[in-house]
Amino acid sequence: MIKTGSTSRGRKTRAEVSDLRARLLRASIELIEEEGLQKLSLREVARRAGVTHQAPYHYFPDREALLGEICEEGFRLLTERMELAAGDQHNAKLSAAGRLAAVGQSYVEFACAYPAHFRIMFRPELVDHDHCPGAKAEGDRAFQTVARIVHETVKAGLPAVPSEAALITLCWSLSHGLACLVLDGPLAKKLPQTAVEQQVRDVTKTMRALLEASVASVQKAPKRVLKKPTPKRAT
Amino acid sequence: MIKTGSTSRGRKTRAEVSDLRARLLRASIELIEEEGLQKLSLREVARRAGVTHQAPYHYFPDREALLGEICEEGFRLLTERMELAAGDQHNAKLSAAGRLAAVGQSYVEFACAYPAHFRIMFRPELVDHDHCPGAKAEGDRAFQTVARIVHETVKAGLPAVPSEAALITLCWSLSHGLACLVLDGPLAKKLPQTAVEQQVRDVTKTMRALLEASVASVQKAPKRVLKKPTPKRAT
DNA sequence: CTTTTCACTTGACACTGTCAAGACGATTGC
DNA sequence: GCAATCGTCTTGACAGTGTCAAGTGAAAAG
Repeated sequence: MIKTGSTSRGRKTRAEVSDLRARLLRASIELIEEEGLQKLSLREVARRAGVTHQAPYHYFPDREALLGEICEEGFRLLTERMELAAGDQHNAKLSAAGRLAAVGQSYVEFACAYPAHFRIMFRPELVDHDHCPGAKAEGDRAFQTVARIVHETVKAGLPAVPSEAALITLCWSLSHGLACLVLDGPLAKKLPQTAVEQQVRDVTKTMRALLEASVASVQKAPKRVLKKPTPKRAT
Repeated sequence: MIKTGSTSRGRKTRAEVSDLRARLLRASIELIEEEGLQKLSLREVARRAGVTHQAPYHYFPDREALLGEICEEGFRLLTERMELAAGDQHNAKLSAAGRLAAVGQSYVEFACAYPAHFRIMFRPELVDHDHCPGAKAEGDRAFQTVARIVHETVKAGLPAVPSEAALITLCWSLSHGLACLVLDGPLAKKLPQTAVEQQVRDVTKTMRALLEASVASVQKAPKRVLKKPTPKRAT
């Protein structure tokens, strides 16, 4: 494909100067944020970048590859943000449940901060992970980050869950669902921005309360495992 | 638009005989399920229904209206299913938390049973609720159903939540996120169907355990409300 | 200075949603 | 009974889309 480094000498190639590749990506994101996914088309992106309709094909084999790159970047940013929340000094003082809730909230905040990325990331009809190995790799890394954070949190004081795999899925689902509803669901439409943020905080707080109550109840009656003790991990 | 009733006498109109409208809807759903959202086009739908590309416009003003109808039907089916789960005799014997978990599971089961409907329902770029009053009405009804079920459940024995509105959003988010991940997310790809179902049951069970632990902890230490007592409902 | 390579451009094709107009049997008013 | 109307589609066209194939002109390499 296309070399992205500089030439043998320190000079920049023409492509690096015009920086069309990055401009195309930026134009795509802006287009989605301004006009919505429906209006996203390679030709409009090219138009916005000030080139002809075929220019994007020099950098991306097809439309899916371009979106795949955004998807990949999105997962990278998401992972970053979750790790930041998990390791945050401010959150370090919290209980295990509090830290988990903070990570969940960071997930939703990511969706709000990068709506175009988020809208593409979980849409297999736009970006099939089988066709975009980069996106798949970053997606897996994000998943493993969630898994690791949950695992550490469980070790640090959440012994009540019947299966850690289920708790991972539960945390991801809750965060993901809340992000979806906040971004494109009924919550986005009617409420003003501040009310939505308050709602997210309330949900986070509720979840945290539930987890903490679970911890407390186990401390009173230890060994209360619900059913079977995690038969198999779902990687 | 088009009258859908029968004629003044009991006879059927031509349209009712050919039943093209229903065939178009069915063809759309089949197309999504077989080929994915990307391949969905009015022309292909018309082709599948055995008519020319313009025939759908006799029944639907545009593509969005057709999808909006599917969306509306989806919300109706979802509401039905949740109410069934909430009122199920088998679930009636459960605790409040158990009933709530059963409703959540019914949400995910709906998504698996009607994947084409579900994929359309939460995609504003396909169906903008402002353009489809029917879809909006059924969507609101579904939301209110969730709210009512949560409310009843809280009254029946979940006093620990800091805000009922937050619990409603939490329940919806968890179910919705899980449905998304199961249908189109990382969970769908690698695991076989039975493992996915087991995972859903595990998550449901975990949530139920968390809620029940919360109930228990409150029963030991009543009046333990986290922060402020529900400032405003988000309708 | 010539040749190659890069970074695009031009042109075409099949496909899409949608507008305008037409066709044609069934129903209806008289 | 028969012309007029109506309902239910069809035909044709247009602008927009993603993508293939080929061309172009300036920079880089020799």
